[in-house]
Amino acid sequence: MHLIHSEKCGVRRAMMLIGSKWKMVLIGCLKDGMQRYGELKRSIPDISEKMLIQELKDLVEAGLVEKTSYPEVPPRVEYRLTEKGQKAIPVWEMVERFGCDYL
Amino acid sequence: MHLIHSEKCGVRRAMMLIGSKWKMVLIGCLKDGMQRYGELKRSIPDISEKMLIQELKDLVEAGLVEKTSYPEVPPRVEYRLTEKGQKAIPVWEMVERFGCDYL
DNA sequence: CAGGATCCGCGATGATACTG
DNA sequence: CAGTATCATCGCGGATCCTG
Repeated sequence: MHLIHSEKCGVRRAMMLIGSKWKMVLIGCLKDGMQRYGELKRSIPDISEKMLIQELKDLVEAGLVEKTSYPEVPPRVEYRLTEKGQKAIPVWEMVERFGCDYL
Repeated sequence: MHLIHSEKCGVRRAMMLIGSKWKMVLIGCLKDGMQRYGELKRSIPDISEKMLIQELKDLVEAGLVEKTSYPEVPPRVEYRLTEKGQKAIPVWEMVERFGCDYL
């Protein structure tokens, strides 16, 4: 029996982390390695800058993504999955497969 | 290269189907077989009736869940995963595992 | 028992302009 | 280049009451 009703339910905790509109998309962007902010923005043309920043910040705060800023001009900021974040890649693959199968 | 920007992106289509707050929870409830409306409600004490009905309807319209009403008094309604819906079970398992790993 | 209907707040999402 | 700030919107999710 799964503890659907409790905080111990993995599904519910997971959905709080990766259930929003863009998080899985971002994880897909980062699954093969580091990406700069501008690359992410170009990869996802229909995300607003606000949401891109916000979702990245959420992922950083959740410990799934690591952000590195270089004090240069022009600025350079890199995002990459942490070890924890890489554990989400199998989820991404399953979600992707499901979405394709569904057609 | 994945087509993040297009409608062909599996992840984005998948998130439209299973990305809302309760859909994965419901798929988890139904993954082992049929459940009656009341059983679902008791399994998820903190979902409102409105959301339960609405999310079930979404899943039925998406073809992931099948609903069977028996014209009895009192009414009996059964929900079960369709073949398409069962394809979401591996997704559920990955999400569950990720949520537990994350602790 | 299994819902439908209605009203509503708030958070999620977005558009636009501006900045170090 | 990589953000911030501000303002606006939209629908998710919930509370409550009603029905076959």
